[in-house]
Amino acid sequence: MNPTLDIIFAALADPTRRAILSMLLEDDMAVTDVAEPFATSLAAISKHLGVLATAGLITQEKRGRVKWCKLEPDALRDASIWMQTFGQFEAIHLDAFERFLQAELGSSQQDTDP
Amino acid sequence: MNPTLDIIFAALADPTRRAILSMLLEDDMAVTDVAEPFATSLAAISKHLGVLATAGLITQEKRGRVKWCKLEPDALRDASIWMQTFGQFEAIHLDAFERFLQAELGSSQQDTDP
DNA sequence: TGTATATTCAACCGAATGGTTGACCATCGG
DNA sequence: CCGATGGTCAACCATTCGGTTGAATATACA
Repeated sequence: MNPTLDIIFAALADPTRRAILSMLLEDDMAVTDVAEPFATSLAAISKHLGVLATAGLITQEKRGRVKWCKLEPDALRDASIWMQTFGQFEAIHLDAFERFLQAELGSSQQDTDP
Repeated sequence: MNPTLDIIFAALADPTRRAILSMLLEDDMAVTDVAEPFATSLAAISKHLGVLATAGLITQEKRGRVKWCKLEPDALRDASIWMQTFGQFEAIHLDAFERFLQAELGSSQQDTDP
């Protein structure tokens, strides 16, 4: 399924979660290792990872008793394209932009603004 | 680390606020006109506009009794740059989007009043 | 002047968020 | 088998969020 822009942006709004994404940029990591540099509890980091996974920004795969976390940058594509509308161009008609999203991102349902 | 990223992403996480930004892409608008297409109260929209202004995504200028809202796309630059570190998909999609725009602007003008 | 319009403020409400703690599975290495 | 390790779950707490309503303020206009 395709997470909505709501969920992606909300996931990115937390500095701990952005820090986690930065860490995962280096390499895949186990949950405990992700939590290690933070002052918060392991359970809190586990929740953060759940939020990131729900947003599609990471995937988690359990091997043995270790759950590996992997960055999934493709989930940022929707949000990034949405932002580019406002950063680079003057006046984009919304319906035209939505048609672009449909064409560019395929038939997956988007969080299209009314 | 960067407090404005928190605020910008949190501001973008709400669909009503993103819809407002889309509306402001067309033209500057008064608060009442921004609120008109929404089912929510004027006070709620006023709050949303406050959030967007705090995030730097819009500016508000009062002329007479009307407060005009203006899109400030520069505020998205930090967030956009941050997101660019997570993938190389930007250039591809921007390129596709620019080609799309050329096609769009070449055609007759659209009126996209929602 | 008086009244309508534009916008915010203040108080409140319910739901969500980020955090904690302790109990609870699951799995690894003796 | 055991105990240690990896990770989640459940309950709770404080704060924030998006929304409402009604009052308040400021400006325009007849």
